Amino acid sequence: MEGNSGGGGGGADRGGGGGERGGNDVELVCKTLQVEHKLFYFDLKENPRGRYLKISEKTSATRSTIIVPSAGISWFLDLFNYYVNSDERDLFSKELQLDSKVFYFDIGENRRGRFLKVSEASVSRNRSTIIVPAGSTRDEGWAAFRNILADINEASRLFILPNQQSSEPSEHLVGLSDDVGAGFISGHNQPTSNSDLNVDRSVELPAQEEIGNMGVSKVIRVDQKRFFFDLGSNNRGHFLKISEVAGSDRSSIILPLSGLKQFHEIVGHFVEITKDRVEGMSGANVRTVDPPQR
DNA sequence: GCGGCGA
Repeated sequence: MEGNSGGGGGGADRGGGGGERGGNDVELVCKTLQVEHKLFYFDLKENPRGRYLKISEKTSATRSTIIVPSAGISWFLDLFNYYVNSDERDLFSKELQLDSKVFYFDIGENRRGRFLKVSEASVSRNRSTIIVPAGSTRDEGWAAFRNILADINEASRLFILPNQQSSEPSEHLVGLSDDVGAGFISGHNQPTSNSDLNVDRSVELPAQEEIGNMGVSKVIRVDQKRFFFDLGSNNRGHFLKISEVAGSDRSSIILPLSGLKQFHEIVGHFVEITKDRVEGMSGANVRTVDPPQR
C-alpha cells in the first residue's frame, strides 16, 4: 500500500480533468490504496461549506465516488472495524444516516470472493456505490481500508488549528444527540444490537498521549471519589473515558461514542427510578465541581 | 487480471 500524503493546497488540480465542481476545495490529505486490482483514492478536502472525504474506486472500466461528510468519517471507521472484526456469521447490513445522506453497507459474495458494498443515497444525486473486496486472507482488503480511514480520521483532527474556532468537535456530538436518525441501524430485523459493535473495543486502552487532546473534560466529586470525563480518540475511533479516582486507586472505562447515547439513556433510567431515594438522603455530598449548568 | 452494484 502506498500512502502518499500530499498536503499542499497549491496547484493540485492540474493536467486536465482533475478539477471537480468547486475548484476552491483544498486537499488536506490524499491517499491511495490498492486492493486486488482495484485502486481506491481517499481525498480529504475542505471548502467554505465544510470538510469532506471523497472516496473513489477505480478499475480499468469503472469509476465511482462517494462523498462522506467529515462528521461521518469516524462512523465509517467504526463500521469498517465492525466488518473487519466480527465473525463472518454475525455480519449484517448497516445503515448510516448523516444529514440528508444515507450510506448503506451490505455484504455480498460471488465466485470472486466476498465484498462490502457501500452505497451513498442522497435526495439530489443518483445513488453511487463503491465495492471493497474483503481480500483473500483475513479480510486484509477491508483492514487496509480501515487503516486508511483511521489515518484520515486522525489527520482530520490534527488539521483543526488550536486557536481556530472550528465547529468540528461539536459536530460529532450534535450528530449523536440531536438527530434521531443518526447512527447505526441494523439492516435486518435483528433486535437492536448496536452493542456488538463495541464489544471488542472497550478492551483496548487508548494511547495515553491521545487523551486530553480534545479539551473537553468534566470532573465530579462523590464522597471520596472523583470521576473524570474525557473525550479522546485513537485509531479505533472516538471515545469517552470515564475514570474513577479514589485515593491512589484509579480505573477507567472506555466508551466508544457510538454507545454514548444508549449509555445516557440507561443512566437516565436509573436516575429516574432512584430519584426519591437520592432526594430523601442528603444530596449534600454529591456535587459537581465544574462550572454550574445553566 | 479479475468483478460484484444497477441501469
